Amino acid sequence: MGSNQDRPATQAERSKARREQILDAAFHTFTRRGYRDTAVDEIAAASQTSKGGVYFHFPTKEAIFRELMKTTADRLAAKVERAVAEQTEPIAKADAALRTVLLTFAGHRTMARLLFVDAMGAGRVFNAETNALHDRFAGMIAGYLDEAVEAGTIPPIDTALTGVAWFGALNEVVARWLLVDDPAPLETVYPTLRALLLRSVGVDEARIAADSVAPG
Amino acid sequence: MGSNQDRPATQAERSKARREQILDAAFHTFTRRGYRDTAVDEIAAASQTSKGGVYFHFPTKEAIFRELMKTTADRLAAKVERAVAEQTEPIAKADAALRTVLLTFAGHRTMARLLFVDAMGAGRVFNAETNALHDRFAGMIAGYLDEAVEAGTIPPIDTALTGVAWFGALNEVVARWLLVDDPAPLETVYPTLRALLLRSVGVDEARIAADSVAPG
DNA sequence: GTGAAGATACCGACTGGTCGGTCGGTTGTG
DNA sequence: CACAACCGACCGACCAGTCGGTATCTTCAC
Repeated sequence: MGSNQDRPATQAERSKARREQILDAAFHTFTRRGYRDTAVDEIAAASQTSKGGVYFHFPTKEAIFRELMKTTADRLAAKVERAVAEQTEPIAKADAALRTVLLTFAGHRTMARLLFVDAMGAGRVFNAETNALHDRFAGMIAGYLDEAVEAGTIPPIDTALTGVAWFGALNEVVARWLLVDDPAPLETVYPTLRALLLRSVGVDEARIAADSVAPG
Repeated sequence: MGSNQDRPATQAERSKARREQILDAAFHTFTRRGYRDTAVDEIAAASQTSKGGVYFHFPTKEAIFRELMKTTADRLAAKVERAVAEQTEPIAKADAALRTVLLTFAGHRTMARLLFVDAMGAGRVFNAETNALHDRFAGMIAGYLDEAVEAGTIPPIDTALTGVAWFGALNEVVARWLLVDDPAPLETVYPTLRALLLRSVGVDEARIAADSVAPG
């Protein structure tokens, strides 16, 4: 393979590296100060380049944010889908999804900030974006619940609304955790939240008591 | 008492009226365009006065928003407490709280906008404010649940977390309803959401099936 | 009652600062 | 030389808040 020196071999490589550098810096700045309070000059400074340099790689500030949102959401969704694929039973799938999201956020506080909190403060433009994101995850949950209903594991319910409610509950718990200075580890709330949500759709108490998802 | 003419008797009365007029205009503009996208000039125009006029009655734009948030939240909280006071049984109290919030928002979409959505977009300054608001309502719920636990109506649970989760679920459902162009009436989701939430804390199915709060 | 003095309410041009985006110019690589 | 990558001064738009000025009351001496 190519050498791993500080002189990247080709121009294209260096260009791509710079692009990544900018995205990285933007991620951190957006995450710390929010979209609107982040000036492009700050991103430029944080990525060792200039405003002109940033605008060479991206057409607008908004485009930078969009790309970050998209890749972050995609990464998370992929992770969830991978975790879900390991489960066969519908409730276990929903459980795995919940668990993955919660634990991922627990490990990447900044990712949570980007997706859940700072998306606000970006103005009406992004509401559609955020809305779609919420829909996506609420829809995923609803899908697993649908399977569970179909399989007879849980009684028939309004899975669309339930997906929204589950997502909202998760969202609020995470948001709360984000806003506290010295938060208790997010992992600790997982069992409680899990029990709460599973109970809300009529899963047997016995089943709830059985710890977590099936052992790997 | 004084005459009720369009020439308000005293100067103080007219001043107060103007103040109210400004708050009203600000409320509408904030709810339609968000805090940051609202210019003070717009508020001035919408309240039939000038920028100078606005700044005669309020020290800063932020102060206007704060006052709106506070009075709106207070009004809602009072309404909830009134509804709750009519109930004696803990679960019925929690139910009444949920119901009141949901139905109030159903009737005042703009109020919901102010409290739930547009508070974002206002920057870090208001996060503390919003956070406190969420805490307040989540805390109210937790309080009723505590009573229910104490009374033995529901099994012991982490009521603080449950309060947060309930609030989050409610929040998301309302937010969703706010962002859709042509929303189904919010009232229609109440029974479903109610059942979901009550079930989540282990209320008997029989009790859940009993319609809504005790008949007035 | 009246009219001058003072207070209160209001006006809108202006200031100071911010910030997204542009553009002519420079640098380094192939 | 050619061309991609990069620089940073600059532009134009926006906007919160200020300030000197005006208009409309309120008060009170006479």
